[in-house]
Amino acid sequence: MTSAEMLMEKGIRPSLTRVMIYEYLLSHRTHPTVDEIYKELSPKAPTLSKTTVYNTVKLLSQAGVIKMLTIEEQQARFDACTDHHGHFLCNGCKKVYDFDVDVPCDTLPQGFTALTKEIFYTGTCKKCSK
Amino acid sequence: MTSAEMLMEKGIRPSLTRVMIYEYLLSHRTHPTVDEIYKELSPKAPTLSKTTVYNTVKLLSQAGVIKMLTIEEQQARFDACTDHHGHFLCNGCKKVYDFDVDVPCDTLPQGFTALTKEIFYTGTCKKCSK
DNA sequence: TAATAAGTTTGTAATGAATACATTATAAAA
DNA sequence: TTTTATAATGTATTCATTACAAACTTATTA
Repeated sequence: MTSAEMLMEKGIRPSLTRVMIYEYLLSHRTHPTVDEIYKELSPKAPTLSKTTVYNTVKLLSQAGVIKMLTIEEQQARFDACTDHHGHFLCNGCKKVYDFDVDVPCDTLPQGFTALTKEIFYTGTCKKCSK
Repeated sequence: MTSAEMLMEKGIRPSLTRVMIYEYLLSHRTHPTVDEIYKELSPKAPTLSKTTVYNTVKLLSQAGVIKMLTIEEQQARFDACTDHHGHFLCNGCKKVYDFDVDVPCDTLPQGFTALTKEIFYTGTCKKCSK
């Protein structure tokens, strides 16, 4: 399935801009910020506005096509992989790594229903601990 | 042990301001923001500055006396309970609840060492789902 | 005690992520 | 075409956070 079709499935009209941003996130699993997305795509799309990037990632997040990450930072990051996995922020190089986690058994109190689940670690990655 | 002694144990000089902020967090498990802490304590301490609140929560967080939470929001929240437990943000009432979790087995790749671990859920709480 | 140093607190100004909003552009429908 | 809806853009604003310097307090030394 093309990325345009994936957007349509979620009721999002696959405009050029939206597909471009979505495909960037699909092909760059670096958990980029809005600013990084904007800077990377600007050369290809000189008229792109940062506001458009904000609008688009908000739209895609709300549709569940991408995932928003908030890890001990002021800047949100985005991830096209919506599977359940953990994120590890290295305090040294500031990179965000993915890692698998045993999803903890749901021990939410009666009557609580979870929509999103996030597992965030911070620490030191392999490279930086040398 | 008094809260002042707890601060001293961590090498923090227990000034009036610091003890006041720490005790506020100990007695109010509502995960308040800097702004909320400031507004609550201002009447008692009219000369208190918001900068001081920022400085103090940073100091206490770095010493591990309190914990900083970042859940899908731009504003950081603070918690005097540093035990391992999960946080649940209700999309309805915007309150943050604590809940117990089975700490997931550490499946971090070789060479990675975790300093902090966070488990954040969002969804609907009991009251709001009625 | 006074003088000095070290640590705390404060307020203002600056930074920068995110949003509001109005305008322009593009696409779909009549 | 004309009209209508949807997308994209840019500017201005909001607001959490930080930088920084000045004022204040506490501890130390002479």
